[in-house]
Amino acid sequence: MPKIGMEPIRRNALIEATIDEIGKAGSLNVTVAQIARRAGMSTALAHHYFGSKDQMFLAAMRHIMTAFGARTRAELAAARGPRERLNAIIAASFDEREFRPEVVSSWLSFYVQAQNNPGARRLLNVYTGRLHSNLVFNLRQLTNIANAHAIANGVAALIDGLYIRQALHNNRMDRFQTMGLVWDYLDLKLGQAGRMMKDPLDPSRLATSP
Amino acid sequence: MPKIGMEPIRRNALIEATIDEIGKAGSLNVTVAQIARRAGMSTALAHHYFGSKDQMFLAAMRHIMTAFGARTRAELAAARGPRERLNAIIAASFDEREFRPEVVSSWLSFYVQAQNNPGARRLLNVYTGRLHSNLVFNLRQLTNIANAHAIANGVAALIDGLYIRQALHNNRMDRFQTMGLVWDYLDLKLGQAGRMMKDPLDPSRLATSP
Amino acid sequence: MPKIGMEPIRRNALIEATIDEIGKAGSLNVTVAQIARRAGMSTALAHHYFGSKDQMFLAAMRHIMTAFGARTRAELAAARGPRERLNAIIAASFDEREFRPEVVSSWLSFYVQAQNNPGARRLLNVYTGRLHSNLVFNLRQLTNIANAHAIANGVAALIDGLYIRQALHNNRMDRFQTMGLVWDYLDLKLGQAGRMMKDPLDPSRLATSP
Amino acid sequence: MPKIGMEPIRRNALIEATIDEIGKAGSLNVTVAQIARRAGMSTALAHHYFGSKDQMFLAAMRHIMTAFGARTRAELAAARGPRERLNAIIAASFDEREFRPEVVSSWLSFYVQAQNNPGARRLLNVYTGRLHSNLVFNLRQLTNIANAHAIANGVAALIDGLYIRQALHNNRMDRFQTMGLVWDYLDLKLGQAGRMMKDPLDPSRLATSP
DNA sequence: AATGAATGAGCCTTCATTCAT
DNA sequence: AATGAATGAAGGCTCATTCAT
Repeated sequence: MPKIGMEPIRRNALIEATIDEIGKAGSLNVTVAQIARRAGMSTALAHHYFGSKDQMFLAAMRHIMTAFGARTRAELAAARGPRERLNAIIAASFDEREFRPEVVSSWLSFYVQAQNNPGARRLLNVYTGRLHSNLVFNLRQLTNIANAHAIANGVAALIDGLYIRQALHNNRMDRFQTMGLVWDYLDLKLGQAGRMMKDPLDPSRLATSP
Repeated sequence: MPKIGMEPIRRNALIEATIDEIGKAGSLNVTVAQIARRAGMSTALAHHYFGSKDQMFLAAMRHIMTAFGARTRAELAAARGPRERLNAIIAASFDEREFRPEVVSSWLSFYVQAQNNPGARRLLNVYTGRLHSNLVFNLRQLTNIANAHAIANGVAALIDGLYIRQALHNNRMDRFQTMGLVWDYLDLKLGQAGRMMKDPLDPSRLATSP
Repeated sequence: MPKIGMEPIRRNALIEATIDEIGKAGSLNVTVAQIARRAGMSTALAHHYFGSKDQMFLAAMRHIMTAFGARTRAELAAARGPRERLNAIIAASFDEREFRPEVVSSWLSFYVQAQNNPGARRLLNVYTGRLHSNLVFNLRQLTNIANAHAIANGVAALIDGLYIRQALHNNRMDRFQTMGLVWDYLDLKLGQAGRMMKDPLDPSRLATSP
Repeated sequence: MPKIGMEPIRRNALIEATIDEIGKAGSLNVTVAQIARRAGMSTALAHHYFGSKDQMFLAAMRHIMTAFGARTRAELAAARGPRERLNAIIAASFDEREFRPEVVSSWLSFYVQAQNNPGARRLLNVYTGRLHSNLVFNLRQLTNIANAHAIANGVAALIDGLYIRQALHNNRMDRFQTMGLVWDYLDLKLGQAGRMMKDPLDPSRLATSP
């Protein structure tokens, strides 16, 4: 039943299917046939809409990145002050809608692929860059520039590490414990930085932190 | 040039070649032919010595794990006291002989494969378990049991995160900065733990920490 | 030249080609490439339609068995009385459309493969069982049950022996002499059985036997 | 431990191993490595002694044929009169030392291979020819020449059929029932022939027949 | 006499991609 | 818009055979 205006629907179905299949397989070793079947169409149609398997992968990666960006903006909108905004940025990484084994596993696969695939690399760099500048921008208001970069590096590494451990089911922590670990790292680093800046943390903020 | 006693030589050459090729490719998408060629032999011989591609991968993974274990023991032998031993354990992860892009990338690939491959999973669990118990054993002498586990989790996640960033060349830090980041995390957590235990850190020990 | 409804055509072509190639080779040592080439398509398409070489072999065997079953039914439909039906069953085995060197040779290969291949074994057992019960059912009306089974065994062995000799071109007899040999065996056994039962054979029936 | 005069021992071990492996596999799909391993030596040595896999197969086939010829002569030596000699010839085919599943299966494989392999064909023709002339020679003393050939054909087909059924475990009869079936066929054919020659069978002989 | 070492050739199977309809 | 049909290219694995020792 050929219909008009199917393109966005088909493309979306394929992207979801791609993420699901990659997540299930735990690697990019999935066939176009698998993806197309899960999306309820023929491989020929999948190629019609994306041109190649690689493009499908990139679209799926872009989809994940875009969703992450949107979540970050949403979380940030509700946050007040730099410390809350930092927590919001972290929370966006562990949002319950995306911090599911299959999405995380899929994300990890793309992450790894970015080592050698220029397209994937470019997308990943956008994400990495945004995360870093978002963190630094807010950290900058709480500590000096050198510290801000150092802390941002630590936070980013921690997030990646927690992601990979989640993908491997090696993570015995739930979503809140996971986020808490990162927030706690921030608290400590900022506390240290604070002391180094002779600018003790506001106790009231500490009281509300996880 | 048929000689006797070639088996260990060939096996070793294949393992090195496997790690190199996987590292170069950034994934397990390498052919037996590539590996065999780099190791200077035919694919048939590679199969003769390892039986299957999978076994070759597992042997390479085991090789990396074994080397890591040996380094850990060596570092630990020179360490005095729990704090130094913790630093030693961390240092073993970032030893200059192994913390090279290709080895790290290869490690990451195995790490990812462990998601679904039982053999890889088993090997990884041994590594993960050892790292955790090594950390906890020494942390236990500096803080309570709950903290020890929590800190070990954080350290492990941090190491993983730094590894993945190293593999992606996203890590602008050198080996010492990388290690320093983890040591610093330990210092902070133990300092916090110390305060929480009303057991302030010994200033003399702090003086020797990196 | 992609058309729709090709599946039955392709499958049939592959089955015929399989039988031809096996018959020509005299064993199952034929490659998928040979079969596919003879059937006028790529090996990939052959796999697309049958999944594996083994399935192709089984389909070919099933094809031969089915054809034999159909011939048996056709011959039986025209037969009157148990003695004629016995002859009909035997005639079905030596039908000129199938008692050709290549089909016989192919049949023999499957027969032999049934020794260790469960799928082939199952198919063969169906054939063997049907032949035996068909024979016994009609023999039962001419002699006692023990004799019926014994005679059926002899007839079946004789058919198999004549088949193998046909496959090896060791059989200097034509189709009618071959059938005659089995019919003659039946006559003798039933004559003997008749005498043993004090029930001499009806001379009129003998007159119509070949 | 290289020894002199090993050649016949090695060759024999390889021949036995070949028969065993083929019998176990139910086809000629056995590797030189399997055979060599079972014979307790390297594949290189197997090639050294036989030159090629094909030659090993032919040697094994020749071995079976030779053993059969020897048994026939032995059985014949003890037989008195044409009828006993015919029974002796048949008995040689079902000798307990050789009528075992693996030998029979191996025999069948060679039999089948003779379809297209000239060497195997030549060997088989020798066997077939000897059996036929042995049978005809003795039958000739009990019936006319045409009958003699016809009966020899029937007996040979029956033996082949019983062999193949033995190889497939489709034969529910033991060795004596199997032989009895062929002897019985002979009795019937000779009885018929006798009647046709107005030369009734000697009742005393019948009394001793199985 | 004996073997470990080594490989070329080949086979089954998979899969991304294209095309006619 | 959609798909069944079709294939070239490649990859993992096996194996008979050779060779230096």
